[in-house]
Amino acid sequence: MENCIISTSSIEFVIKSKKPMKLSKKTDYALRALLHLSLKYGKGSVQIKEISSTERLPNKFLENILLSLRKAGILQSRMGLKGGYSLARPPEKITLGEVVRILDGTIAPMGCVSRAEYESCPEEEIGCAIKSVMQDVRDAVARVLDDTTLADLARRVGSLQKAG
Amino acid sequence: MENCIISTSSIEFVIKSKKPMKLSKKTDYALRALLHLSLKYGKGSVQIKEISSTERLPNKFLENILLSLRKAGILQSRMGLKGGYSLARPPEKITLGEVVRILDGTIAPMGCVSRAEYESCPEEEIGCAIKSVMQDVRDAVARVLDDTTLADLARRVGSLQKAG
DNA sequence: AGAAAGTCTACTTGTTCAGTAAACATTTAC
DNA sequence: GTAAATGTTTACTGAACAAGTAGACTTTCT
Repeated sequence: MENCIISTSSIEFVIKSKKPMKLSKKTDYALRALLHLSLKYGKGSVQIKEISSTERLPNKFLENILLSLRKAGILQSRMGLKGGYSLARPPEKITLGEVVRILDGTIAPMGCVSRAEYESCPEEEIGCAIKSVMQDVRDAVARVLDDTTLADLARRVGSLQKAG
Repeated sequence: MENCIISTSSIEFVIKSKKPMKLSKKTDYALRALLHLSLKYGKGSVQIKEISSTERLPNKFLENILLSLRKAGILQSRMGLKGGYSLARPPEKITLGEVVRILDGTIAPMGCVSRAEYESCPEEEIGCAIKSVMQDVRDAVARVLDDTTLADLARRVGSLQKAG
């Protein structure tokens, strides 16, 4: 149960350290839902039920996921009758890296390699050598995920539909 | 509990599908032990106890790990008095990618993206778009890990020692 | 007021990770 | 040949986590 403190500009957060990189069902579902919302961006809010039924995602689980995304500022919601969710920003401004980090905690393959997490690095050479390779891995993954936006993803869906 | 069938040349294996990419303690310890053995390559076999005590790794756990590596053909062992483990190949011929795949099962961030595992890809566009991005991630990771050998790692240890 | 939507807290169930224990098999030194 | 040292195998455990469910609560539109 390690925690860590990260500081961004002048604010400090304490976040719970989670498992290293792995694309969970959670993130998978999140991306599907976000893609759904991307295709309807600018056309008002969409209800959870609509998303879960057309994308075939477990409704209650999706509720949790969308809630996390809203708290993180990626979605906005309206309660009550005719409520629902919508993207808080245009799809070009939301990267997959951001989504993964919100739901899976970090992108790094080892705790001590993460940009976001603090972890004391033991001062021995073997560990540091391994760590430096894992840093290379982390950077490679981050480069892909941080360069891909929801809009890019939506474009890929479009071209697949044409091809099919 | 998904299983999968892979075929290599003419033999078929059924292997248990494991979790997607993540550098486990197992792999971490494995790399430390292999690095230890790399530094002694060509000088006979090394006992588990020596490795676990000098690298501070849990002895029994390390036994499991070395056993897996031996079965996979990375290590060779000699039983009995004065027995022990040694690399089955020179350090330049062992990549980190190989080690990770042996111990963590696969490198891919999603099952259906893995080269080694078969997983039915649902024929819907959203899933395929996500999949194609994850393929990019997998390739980026594989490029780093498959290009780094134990010898490279040993070299990094050496330069760190000089610097320190 | 009441129905329809999101919000919150808590729980369950199964799996994996990390590590341990103990019995068993093999080889070598003597 | 036997004992000691070593590797091999199976089984087990506790903690953490993932995935998903349940139910009460709050807000908003009509």
